[in-house]
Amino acid sequence: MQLLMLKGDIKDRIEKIRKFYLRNKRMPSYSEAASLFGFRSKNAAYKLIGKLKDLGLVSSDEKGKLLPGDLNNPVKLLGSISAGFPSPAEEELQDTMSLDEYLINNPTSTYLLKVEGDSMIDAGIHPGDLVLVDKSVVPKTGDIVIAQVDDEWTLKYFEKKGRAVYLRPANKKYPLIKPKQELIIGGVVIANVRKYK
Amino acid sequence: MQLLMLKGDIKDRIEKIRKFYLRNKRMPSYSEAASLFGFRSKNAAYKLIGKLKDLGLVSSDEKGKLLPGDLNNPVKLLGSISAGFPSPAEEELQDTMSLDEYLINNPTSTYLLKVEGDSMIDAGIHPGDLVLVDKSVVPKTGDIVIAQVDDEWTLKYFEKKGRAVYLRPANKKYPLIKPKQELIIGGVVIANVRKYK
DNA sequence: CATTATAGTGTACGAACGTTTACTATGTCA
DNA sequence: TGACATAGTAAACGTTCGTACACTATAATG
Repeated sequence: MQLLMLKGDIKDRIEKIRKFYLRNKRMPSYSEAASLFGFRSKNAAYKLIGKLKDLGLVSSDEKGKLLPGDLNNPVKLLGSISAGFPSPAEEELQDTMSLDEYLINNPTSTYLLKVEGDSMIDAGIHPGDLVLVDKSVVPKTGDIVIAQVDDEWTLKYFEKKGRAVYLRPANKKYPLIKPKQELIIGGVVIANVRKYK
Repeated sequence: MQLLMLKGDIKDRIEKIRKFYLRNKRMPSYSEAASLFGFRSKNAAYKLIGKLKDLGLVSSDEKGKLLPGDLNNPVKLLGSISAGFPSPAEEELQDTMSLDEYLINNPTSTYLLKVEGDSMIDAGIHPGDLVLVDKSVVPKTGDIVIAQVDDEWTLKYFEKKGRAVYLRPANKKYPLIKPKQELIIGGVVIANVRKYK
């Protein structure tokens, strides 16, 4: 009974740290954490956070400064759908991750583009979707690339047969493109993102 | 000529700050920035960063601590595809954003699920995709929900006609589901994410 | 009951913090 | 040439930092 109360307290404290991080885009110092928790003494916060460290809930760097760990990773990971959907109650021991970190390998060469047109709809890329394009990736057969065709940029499957290169739309309505001369590739699509709400 | 050199310098410095942030998950102090830039004096960093602030490239909070601004938003935004694809050269004045912030409205009630099965393939949700599910959203007709059918969780379109509720797959292979008794909805799909590489 | 843990207060310490001021080179420009 | 801006060094300020130690009050335990 008291153990549950304790856990609730801890969750509360962590939630406060999380909100501080959301507000200030950095982790609190110990004195800031103290006033966050309503303590008079920053040492109270120091000891409390020491306990959270033991539990693996927060961590700090070599300078003692608190690190935003899984705490602040925005999404909680569940298993796959058919594996059973955990109930809302059991919110402990969940893995978390950041979509940014998951999707993007090369931040400096990756761009976000809004898709217009339905030439890739059979590949599950719809108009209005956002595609992540990495300019530093060399396209291979089967990759989806953004290429310049007739002074327009479009999404196509990239296909290489010997020396010849083709661009194949993922929509039967459109023809295979055999570039006559120049073929400018803007980058390789490394991810597709669709927002519903 | 010198102006361009200067700009290159500035880009270099910002890149170093960005990498520090990536490594340490926090912004550097001024003395840390100084050694980052190769300065002996932390005041050199202070004045440099002061200039970056004037240019709107970095900012600090009321305690003087540096904030991770657009600097560290992972993705650069380009326009839509047909609007023309900016050349790699003109990398200035680009808007940036974080996918996490863009996609997730309610961090505490949003989960990530891996899709298995092809029941939503006509909606562009493929096996292996990740869907973001918000448990706090009340489903409306047309929404994609994750629902429990016959002790299994699946993705379906949610449809409400009067008092009746149906679950419609986005794949002609599967039938419309008319729940007999219980209908457990796990949440509403607010986004779909597919990673290619 | 005495004992031991727990949770928080208060104070202290050296180091690091953000910021200011003074100073030195090195160009630039009229 | 002389005046002036630029880029960096150096030292100093009051404040806050992370950390440590001593202490108190309350609750749990044998």
